[in-house]
Amino acid sequence: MLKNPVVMLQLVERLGNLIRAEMRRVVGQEGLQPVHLEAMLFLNQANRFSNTPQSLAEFLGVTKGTVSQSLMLLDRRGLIERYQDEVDRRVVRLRLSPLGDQMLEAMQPASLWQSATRNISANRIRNGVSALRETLYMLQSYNGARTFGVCNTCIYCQRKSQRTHHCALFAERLSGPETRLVCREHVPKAAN
Amino acid sequence: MLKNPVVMLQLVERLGNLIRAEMRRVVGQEGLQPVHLEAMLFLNQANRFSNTPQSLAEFLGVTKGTVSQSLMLLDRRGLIERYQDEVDRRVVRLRLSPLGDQMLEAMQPASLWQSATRNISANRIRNGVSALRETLYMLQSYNGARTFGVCNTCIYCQRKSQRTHHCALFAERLSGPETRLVCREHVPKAAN
DNA sequence: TAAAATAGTATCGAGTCGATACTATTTGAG
DNA sequence: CTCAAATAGTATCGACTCGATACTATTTTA
Repeated sequence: MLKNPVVMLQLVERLGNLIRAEMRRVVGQEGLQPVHLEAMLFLNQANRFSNTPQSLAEFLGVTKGTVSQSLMLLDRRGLIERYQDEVDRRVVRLRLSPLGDQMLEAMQPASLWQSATRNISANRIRNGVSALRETLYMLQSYNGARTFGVCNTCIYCQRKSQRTHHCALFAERLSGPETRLVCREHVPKAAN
Repeated sequence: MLKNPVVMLQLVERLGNLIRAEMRRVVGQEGLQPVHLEAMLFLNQANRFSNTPQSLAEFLGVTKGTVSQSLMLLDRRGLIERYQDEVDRRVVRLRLSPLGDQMLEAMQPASLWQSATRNISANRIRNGVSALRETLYMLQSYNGARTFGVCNTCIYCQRKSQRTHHCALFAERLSGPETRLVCREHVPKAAN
């Protein structure tokens, strides 16, 4: 009688494949691959501790060699910018270029999703979201993968005042906008 | 305040990518790619109207040329069998070979998923499943894609007696086991 | 201070994927 | 009834992913 989790797996898999196929269609017109859009979405969301090739590789679940090539392509197309870290001169920092920003903006397929979920009760969606989120965290912690969440769900995040936060891991102050970016070192608070 | 559908999109996307990465790890040990496992899973579930290259291409969301090459690889490895259709001699029929069956059996990653969802309430999962299923059907019908569902959710399926069913589209009798396979011509009944 | 660890790049080979061109059948319009 | 159009599939090309391996350049640590 534990069939539902498996059904959920199949649904997520199928939906994921459809999204990927749709993505391929959309980005293909720009001569890109799905993974390039994934990378740009990540760079758009990554905080200043997480905008490196290594971090991206972990997020995508590929090796650093593979990510290096994809970054080369994105660089060639002028969609990202790379610059060296001032402190640790081994690490390269990444950010979207203005052109990359612009292209990402044009590619957001969220409206299709909106219409696909229009007739589903808000409550059901809310439940779906919690189930998926919990599963995601479980699955990630299970096989030692990073969770890449935002600050307000992280155990290291401390609120100092109305507008300032503090990261206990990096021992640095965080601005409000920064707390809404995803972080490589994110550790989720226990669910309740 | 319609943020939840987009959050759901992001979660499905992320989960899908993780599943894909995990899949790559597992099938990579056999020298295969994720798409090969997807294909084998499909062939394992496809009914006799749907076990063709064209049908598989539609399921995977790739062109027939692409699928043709993946099938060649699966054939080379002895994981599938191809045979010509008796009636229409243009079409090729596909099935898993005994070796393919065996490999598929060994690769099912459902147990990981089971443990990842162990602590989530059955009710929440049930709601998640319905939300995902509805979204899937919507999304598919929206962009004209096939739904690839099973008979008992299809408008063409008529129950004749306790054990026999009838497909109004193909005008053929269906055995009980057959009604649990996925079909290329599936049209979902309206949800309620 | 020298060895180990870490971040990244370069290169190779197998495979995906779309595009295009092709063959072989079946369908259909006149 | 025939010939053109449609359909199912294969072949080939080029750009790209992806893992593996080997490499360089820094930083850490013993």
